[in-house]
Amino acid sequence: MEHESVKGVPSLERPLYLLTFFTREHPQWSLTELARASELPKVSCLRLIRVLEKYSMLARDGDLYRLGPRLLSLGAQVQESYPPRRVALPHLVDLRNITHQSVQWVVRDGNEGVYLEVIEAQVRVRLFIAPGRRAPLHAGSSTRLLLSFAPPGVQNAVLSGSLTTYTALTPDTPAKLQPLIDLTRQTWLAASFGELTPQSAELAAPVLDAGGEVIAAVSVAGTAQTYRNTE
Amino acid sequence: MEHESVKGVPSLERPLYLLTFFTREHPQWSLTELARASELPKVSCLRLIRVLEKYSMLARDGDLYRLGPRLLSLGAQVQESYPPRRVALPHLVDLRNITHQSVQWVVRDGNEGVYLEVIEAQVRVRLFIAPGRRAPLHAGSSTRLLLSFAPPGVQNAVLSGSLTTYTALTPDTPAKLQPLIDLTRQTWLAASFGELTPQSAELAAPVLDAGGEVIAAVSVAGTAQTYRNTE
DNA sequence: CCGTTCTATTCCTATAATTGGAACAGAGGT
DNA sequence: ACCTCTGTTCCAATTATAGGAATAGAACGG
Repeated sequence: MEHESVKGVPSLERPLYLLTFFTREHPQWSLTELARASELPKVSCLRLIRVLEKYSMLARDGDLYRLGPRLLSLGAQVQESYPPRRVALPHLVDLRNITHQSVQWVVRDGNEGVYLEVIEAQVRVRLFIAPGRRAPLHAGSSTRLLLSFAPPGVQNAVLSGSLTTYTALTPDTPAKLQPLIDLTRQTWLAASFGELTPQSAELAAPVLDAGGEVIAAVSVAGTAQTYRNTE
Repeated sequence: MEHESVKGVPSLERPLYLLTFFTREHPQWSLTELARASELPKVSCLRLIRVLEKYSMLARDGDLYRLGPRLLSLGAQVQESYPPRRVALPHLVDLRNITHQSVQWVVRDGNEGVYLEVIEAQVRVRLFIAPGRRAPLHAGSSTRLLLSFAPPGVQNAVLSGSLTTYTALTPDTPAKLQPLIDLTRQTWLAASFGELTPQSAELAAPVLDAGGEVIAAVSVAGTAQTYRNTE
């Protein structure tokens, strides 16, 4: 209820909606396929594709389309344009070097978390997370930390939404989730084990801005496997 | 002259135009600043910002805006959705391990080259190039290789355009550039030294698809400095 | 303390783009 | 040669956008 005032914005909404269909599982689409999946008229779909293609947001291989290189260029700019990056990056690397585990810098985007920076552990067996990856707020320590300090509207939306179950350890009911939120708000820390991925252990702490607002979570993550492979 | 038929597309063109102002040098803009720089009416600018913000393509800090996390997510999907990736990546890593130099996979996007994958050399002093970075087609070996096998329209556009001079060694006139293109078309290789960055040496070879079309360039790059630091 | 001057923001209508049905084209298969 | 899929073009009704003018509200200075 913040600024819902942006009425209808079809001409940007629809192109973005189309882009959401290009996933790792289904990276390429033909016109007809995409029109069927998106339930858009074939003609409208074609025109949108043309426009997106013109701006290199889609690329074409014969009759198949995939995400285009312009999106990659814009994505790279996101990391470089993020103001805290210059200050934070050296510390994240330090933290990786001290813990020998992967370190993440995660921000909240609506009802999801986004991994903005990932500093890889230098060991063979490790948790691989790519920058840009999105994760739900209810599972995993960094994301749940963000949830714990998010505005009430977001917390309610997540708690009353569908809490996807990823593993047996996922806190997939409000009754399981609420105490974890309360604990995090008291301790300013969040821990998790195997909530999103089996055997993955994570510890997260908040990053505050000058006004005391939580703007990001820093987390250290590894797998049970990792511990056996490091001294 | 392929399919210029996409008439005017203001409602996607203008948002994208705004995004181009968010660079590493100037990552944050206020409404008024951006309206001045883009020469758009302040009101129109505000509306566009609102829309972009709604879809997390811009993020807001008080009265300042910066690129939003959705762009990062989409950018990551580009790499994962690129069909040759699964096949190519192991070979790129092999190539890096054999040469001890950084290895790049570059594609052409209109009149520019885009670094799609970058495998970093494991040495201290190295050429750092981030995925998503764009480079002109006339300078550097990987990009010039793409230029050499690009459609005539692209070649003409580049040759008759302004050939930016980056170093004393940049081939910045058609007279210097054309022989290099001819040579590359004969040898299927492109080499460069210090054309974009002083002391940077690069060697590039084409990647062909099943139809014999050049779809990408693979290049190995290092600096004169690097050679002194490796065995 | 009040006026001045910046900001960001809302309201409104002429203008201009998008929409999608219907019809066309062209390849591939039977 | 037919049928059936693709992708594609055309066009008028619909609908969103554009941007000027006016408002609100903060920051600054006399």
